[in-house]
Amino acid sequence: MADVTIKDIATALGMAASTVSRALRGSYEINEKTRARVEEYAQKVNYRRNTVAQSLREKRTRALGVVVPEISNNFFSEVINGIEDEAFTRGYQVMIFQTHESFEREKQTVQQLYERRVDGLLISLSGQTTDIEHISRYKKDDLSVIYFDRVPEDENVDKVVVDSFEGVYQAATWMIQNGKRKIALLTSPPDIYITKKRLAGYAKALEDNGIDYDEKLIKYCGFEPWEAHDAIKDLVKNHQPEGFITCADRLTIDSYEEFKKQLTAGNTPLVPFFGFTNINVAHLLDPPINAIVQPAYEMGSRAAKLLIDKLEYNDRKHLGNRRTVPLPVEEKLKTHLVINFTT
Amino acid sequence: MADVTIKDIATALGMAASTVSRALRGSYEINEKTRARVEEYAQKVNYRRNTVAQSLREKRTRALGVVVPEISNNFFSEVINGIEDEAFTRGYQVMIFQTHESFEREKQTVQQLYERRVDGLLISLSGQTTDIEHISRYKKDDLSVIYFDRVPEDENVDKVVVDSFEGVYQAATWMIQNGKRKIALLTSPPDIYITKKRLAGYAKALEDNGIDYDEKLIKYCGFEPWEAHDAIKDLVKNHQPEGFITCADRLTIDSYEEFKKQLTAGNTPLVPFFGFTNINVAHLLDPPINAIVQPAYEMGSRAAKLLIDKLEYNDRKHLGNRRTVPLPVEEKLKTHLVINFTT
DNA sequence: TTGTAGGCGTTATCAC
DNA sequence: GTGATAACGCCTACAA
Repeated sequence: MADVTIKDIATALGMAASTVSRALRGSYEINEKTRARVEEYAQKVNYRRNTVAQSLREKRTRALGVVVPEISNNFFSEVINGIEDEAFTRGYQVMIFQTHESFEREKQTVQQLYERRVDGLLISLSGQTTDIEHISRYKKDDLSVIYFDRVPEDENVDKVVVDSFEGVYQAATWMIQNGKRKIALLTSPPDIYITKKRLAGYAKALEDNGIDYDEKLIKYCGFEPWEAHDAIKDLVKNHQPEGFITCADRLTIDSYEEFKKQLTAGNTPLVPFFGFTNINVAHLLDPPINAIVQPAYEMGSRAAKLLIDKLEYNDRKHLGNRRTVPLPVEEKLKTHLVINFTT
Repeated sequence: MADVTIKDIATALGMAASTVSRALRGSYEINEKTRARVEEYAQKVNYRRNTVAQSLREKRTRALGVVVPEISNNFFSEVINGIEDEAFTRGYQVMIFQTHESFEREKQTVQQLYERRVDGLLISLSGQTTDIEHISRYKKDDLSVIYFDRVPEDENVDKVVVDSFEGVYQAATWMIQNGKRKIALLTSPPDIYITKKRLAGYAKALEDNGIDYDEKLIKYCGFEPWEAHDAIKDLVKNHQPEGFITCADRLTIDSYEEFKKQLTAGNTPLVPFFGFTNINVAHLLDPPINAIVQPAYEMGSRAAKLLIDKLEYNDRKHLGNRRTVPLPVEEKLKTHLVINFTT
């Protein structure tokens, strides 16, 4: 059965398509009676507006693109949850893509999203991405972008991040206050922006407490489980840390797994294990993980809000109600510690 | 900067829009030289095709709608992962929505998806949904639908499910073989289709081993944590089960949490705990959960494949190459047990 | 308050 | 092999 269109309704009711269109969207300049007639008939024949045509005509889709490294990562799925909720309440819809940490796929995806004319883009960069030319090139074509979590260093973009400096600082400080001095840190590859922040937080905590910084206690790991495993093995064997801090969702699980193995084997004493993690069973593990929890849901909803606000600001601007150009925003969300374990 | 259109290119190159269009899509009836010229120029001015216009014209969007109760549920995010991967390799894009277990939101979402003219729909029903008129009404308007996981009983729809009968049967059998006879079962509300399957698997395992079925060991729980908590408390207090089986992702975590509390309090002996769960840390818990693992990723990719195959079959049909009408498909995927714990 | 006309960017059809 | 034209379904000037 073919779709009913506005024209069909117009013909059936003996009026012009424009009248029907106006009636359907509740234009103020329409006779209440006509409106009712149209609405009733539309209902009867099961009319559904065609968003595609509408988008073409209005040059906007009310769709947002979301690009993340991995949907099924706990952290990202929570972020997406936040994005989807905010978008839904503001009348936007969400298209989701994953890069699997591949730069090529990211590039391709962003282009597709642009071709689909999404109104805006929310993106967390792939592990391979080092510059953002493939994204910012669309800026001039009116594609608004908000970066979150894995953001570029660039100062001229809008971003929502977690205060990793503070998160690591707090965890390290907690360790020190509990008498630990040899604290191992497992983090992302050294050239990434966020890694620097984390290292800085760690270093500052040591410094504030007069503890020497020991390079050997720092391990840089990529996304492969064996990297975390090897790091833990080496730390346990050669340095016997009095505590561990891990700085990313996957990394935390992979490291903890090996830590537990070493613990069971009697190779390491039972020491506190801190991890950036959003799994909801940290307290059920044995030993429990002390979690540095990132406000994932909030990160998503804030980013979406930022984006939609920007879009609607642009609309207003377009209508001539131009104000000062908004400066690039960097929202920094606080982590919080969840202490499930004390020695 | 305004978008470059096919017309723009045509004007600039002094040819007709139709020629440019053909050249761009590599039509066979175009001069190689013209093609090269067009391509080069398009590249130069950074032309991107407008998918919206294309969709309107071609009456198809190459987009799929996905509706799940909760994105951030581990199981569903894995399913989505599978869907997205399959869709991506076949050239489709994915719009994702969540119902938060609300029927109203499900209805509204499906309508929006229809209005957006997605080519097909993949859906796992909300907890409140009892009939599917709000979905199947679009069937006649050419919206293909595949149900997965939480599917309707209806025999005339395509669906991909997990073999819950078999999953529960295996878990219960394992228990019995390990000498347990009083096995508690925590499952979804009794009127749901899938609940019946699960109960049947449980009952069959008992029957095959000559054990009496005891109604009191069965608990029906909704989505609220306290329901699981209360169920466990009651079971422990009044029946002292020799083992537990829980039948849904959330339910497993909530139940386990209370089970562990009761265990620590010394109210229950250490007994095997089986759960339908896709968390990747089941083996790290203490005591470990024995997992009935659902092939979530595969469920997603199978469902997406089914849908896209159907769409492309429809296309062929449309071209006159009609064959026999395909019958409704029910794909049943096997669970597998992961034994992390034995008494 | 309603109708007419034109266009959003693309592609299919029919000419040349 | 290429060009002109119409149409996909909708919306917004502008006219009546």
